[in-house]
Amino acid sequence: MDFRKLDNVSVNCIIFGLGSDGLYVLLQKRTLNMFRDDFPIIDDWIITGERAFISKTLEESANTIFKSITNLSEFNRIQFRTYGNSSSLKTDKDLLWVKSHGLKVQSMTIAYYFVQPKKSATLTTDQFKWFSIKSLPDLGFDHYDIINDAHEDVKKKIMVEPVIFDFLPYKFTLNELQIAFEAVLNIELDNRNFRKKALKKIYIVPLNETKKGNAKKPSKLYAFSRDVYDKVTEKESMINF
Amino acid sequence: MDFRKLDNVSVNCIIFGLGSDGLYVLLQKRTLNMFRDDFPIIDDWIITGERAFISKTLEESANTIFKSITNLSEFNRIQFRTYGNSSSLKTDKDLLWVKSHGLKVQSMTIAYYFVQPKKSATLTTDQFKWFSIKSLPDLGFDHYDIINDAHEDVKKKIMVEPVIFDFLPYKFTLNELQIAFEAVLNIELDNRNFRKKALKKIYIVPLNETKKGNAKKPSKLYAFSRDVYDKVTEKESMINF
DNA sequence: ACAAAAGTGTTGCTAATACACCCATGT
DNA sequence: ACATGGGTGTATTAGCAACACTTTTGT
Repeated sequence: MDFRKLDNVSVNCIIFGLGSDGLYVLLQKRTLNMFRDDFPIIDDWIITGERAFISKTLEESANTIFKSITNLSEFNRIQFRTYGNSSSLKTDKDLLWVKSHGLKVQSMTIAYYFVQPKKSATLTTDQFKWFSIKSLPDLGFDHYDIINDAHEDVKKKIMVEPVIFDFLPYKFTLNELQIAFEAVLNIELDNRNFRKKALKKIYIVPLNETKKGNAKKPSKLYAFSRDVYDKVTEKESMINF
Repeated sequence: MDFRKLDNVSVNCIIFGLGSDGLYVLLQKRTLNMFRDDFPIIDDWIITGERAFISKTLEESANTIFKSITNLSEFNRIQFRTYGNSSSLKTDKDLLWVKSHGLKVQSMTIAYYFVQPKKSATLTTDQFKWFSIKSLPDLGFDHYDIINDAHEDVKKKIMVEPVIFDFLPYKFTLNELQIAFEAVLNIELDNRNFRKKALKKIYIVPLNETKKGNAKKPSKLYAFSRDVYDKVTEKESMINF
């Protein structure tokens, strides 16, 4: 196998995680110490990226990055955009970083996002940290914009594809599903109406199981059936233009 | 300006055009004569592509390709996917082509599509030709799949963004709008219900003008107002999961 | 006057919204 | 027994689907 990398193409992964209190992004610490160890010149956060491997597909490169960070081997991966050339290196900090890492200034990045419940990822180093999408830290490069683009993309996809279920564990309650929509779309929904709607979807199948242990009334669990979903071909008919 | 090109990155443009009789794609003839001029070894069609310029953004590269073919300088450009490495060179023909053009075998392509009324493009050479999406010719590389991906993408975008209007001239009739939906989505719509729905959209503004000359009853013209559209923020509220 | 496309209304049904209380459990 | 989140029903309104005929023009 060829482990060389392309020097002008990188793959970036935005890792979204849904917690019970909202939507999170997993970021990587970026530090550069030049003169003294305790006085970093650069000290901020970035989305995780890597140069693409010559002999891997882009998807494989993205999966590799994702897996090395989260220890997960299920990939809810969506490629949403490719950013080209120039325009992303605007600050001295970013230039310094790029040069100190032997990277080319001119480069291109294929951006993916991954979607899952926040708690299913296992972080092993404190180099990575979850941040609420509502209070992002100081970010390198144009990564703030990229995260924003990814968020906008997932909002649109949710309207049209069953991405929401990737944010949830295999078994989930209807309230968890509602909260997922509310967190990702940043809206509020009426609980009664939401349930009525959800219960009509035949691909949200009720399980003979409840979720206990919240010190409350136990709640019914449901699972998403992709098979059933795929068979429900209608969908198309409605034009919202 | 730096006119060098990246040898491992290309930009591909799928050019969609809407005719009165359906959706078309503009393709480029690919021929390679090896031994005799009248017996080409390769003789098929491809979507138009080019290696990306080092000093241009990807969007500029795409625009350049588009303009050189269609003579249009309005760009309804949508980047929909990036295809990476391997997997696209499966046939001897494609390998032969790549080698005879001094290209690298390992490469990556950023794919865009452009959307407009078919008749607004002016073709100057017979190297380019429109093909109905329903009867595509023999295509090189994996371009059949790429066209398909683009078509699927535009179908989804149409549901959620006002892309349909890019297929039409500035002034259009409601029946043209209906036919546009029918052609792109490959569905049939009820004329009365469609009009009722369209007339409710305040961003479809009636003009004090009619379209004559079909030897029929003249029809009222409308225009799409992007300003008004952008101000109508609701949209979000409806979840179709 | 006729051909050809433009344009128009009503009804039944389904889905969306708005809204407030009881239920089952753990402590 | 009480606190907590889970779960339910109804009335009103809005939008979708199905359906066939009249209007305006050019020739």
